[in-house]
Amino acid sequence: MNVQNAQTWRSVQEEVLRRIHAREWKPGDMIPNEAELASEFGCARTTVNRALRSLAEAGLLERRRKAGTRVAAQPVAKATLEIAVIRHEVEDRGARYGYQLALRETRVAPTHVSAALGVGVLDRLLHVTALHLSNDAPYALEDRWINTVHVPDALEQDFRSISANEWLLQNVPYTGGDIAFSAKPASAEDARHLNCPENSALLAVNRLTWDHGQSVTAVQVLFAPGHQMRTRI
Amino acid sequence: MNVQNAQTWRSVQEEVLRRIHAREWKPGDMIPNEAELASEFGCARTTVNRALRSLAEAGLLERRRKAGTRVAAQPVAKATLEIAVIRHEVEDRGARYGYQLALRETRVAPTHVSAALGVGVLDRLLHVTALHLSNDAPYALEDRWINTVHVPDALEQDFRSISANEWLLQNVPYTGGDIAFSAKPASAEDARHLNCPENSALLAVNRLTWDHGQSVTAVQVLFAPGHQMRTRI
DNA sequence: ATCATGTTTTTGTATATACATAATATGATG
DNA sequence: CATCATATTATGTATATACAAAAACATGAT
Repeated sequence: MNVQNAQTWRSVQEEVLRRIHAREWKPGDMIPNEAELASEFGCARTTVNRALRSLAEAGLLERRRKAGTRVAAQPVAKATLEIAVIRHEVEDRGARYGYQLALRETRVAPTHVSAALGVGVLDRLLHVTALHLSNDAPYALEDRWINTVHVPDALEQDFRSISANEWLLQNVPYTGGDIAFSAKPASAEDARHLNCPENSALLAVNRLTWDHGQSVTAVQVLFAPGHQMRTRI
Repeated sequence: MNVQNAQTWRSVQEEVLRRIHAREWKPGDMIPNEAELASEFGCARTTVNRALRSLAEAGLLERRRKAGTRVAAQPVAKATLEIAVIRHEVEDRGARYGYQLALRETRVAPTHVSAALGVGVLDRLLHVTALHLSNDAPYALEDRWINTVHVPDALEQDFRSISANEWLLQNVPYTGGDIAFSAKPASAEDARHLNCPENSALLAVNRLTWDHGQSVTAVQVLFAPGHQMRTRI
């Protein structure tokens, strides 16, 4: 019973992490159960539980009732990308934010859009495209469809001074969403807006959000060439 | 004291979520403190704490000691991408995985690589490129540099049957890393390996990992055109 | 051998209690 | 009025205890 002076869940977590990093506990290995660790560390089992649960959420441990806890064999790196309002993204980088509405129309959507939003093919949706600028240079091009059946208030917004991106986040709740990251060649129009050569490789983020089963909006954000989304693990 | 029968932290969380989604508590609003909610729900404060803490971690609530808890004004969507071993990624999609080593050499790295890895410009590093296949079609192209000063064991691996991706994850621990997502046009060589037209838009994931301040590896993974990384929020 | 059933083990969670800590609010003091 | 010390308050965490739930394991019947 090597009594280590570890009485906070963070210090327990640190010690466990140290053992994993030092390969005292190797990937795939079982580790002692909570009760044993608690007595080794001289703390309550609850404290050990807190530490191990947190590491399991981070993907470093795998836990199963009765089976016990093991070090993840393939520590799946979980990269958490924060998808904020574009204006804040720009301002956080210390740049001046600019915004230009490019298009606002109410029309029948392409079938792949109406299908994704789960509305009838003849339903008219609100279509908005806009350019986000950073220090007057094109930063991202937003192409959005809004389900006006579920969000009729959107029809009263002209989206000339506030982006649909920001207005929706502030005014329309959602319970879930789907995000896809991909690369896409710039169309002629994309290129014109983003001021780049046609067929440039653009980072695309497609998002579909819904609220209690009702779709809210489908949006594609195309970032200017060279843009990176970064995160730490 | 509207005693709701909420005795698990999940049911408390659900009710809090419901109020946020129903805009009973709007973005930016303060919500009652833990003690008040506990008495309203008829449960222990610890239980409320567990529920609120979890929502705060998800970015929906902002909590500060003494100041209290408020609904996040700009709920930053946190998209968690799971970066697994590429073989598993392919197999999880129900496809047959294939692997081809394209290059393995020990040489002085380009300066941007040696700088990123924090090694001398004259240090020789292990350079490995390999193609990952899904049902015999090109899936991803891996271009990796390994810091052989910190990971000398890598020199003994030929990486012909096991990818560097997988070998490193299983054998070399790391304490941190940096990930960047971007779009990149296919070079002539990328195009040849991925069997796509030159200048195709490719999704690129650049990773740099380190262990206690020592760099481990720098890798770029280029995915075949059309590839998407998806996640739910 | 196979299946159903019950037992046991380990993690998961709820509770009351106590104290720690951060941050605000308050009040004293120059 | 500004500044600094102090009180207050909400969240954060540690503890013992108790029971719940999942899952592996053992047992026994067919």
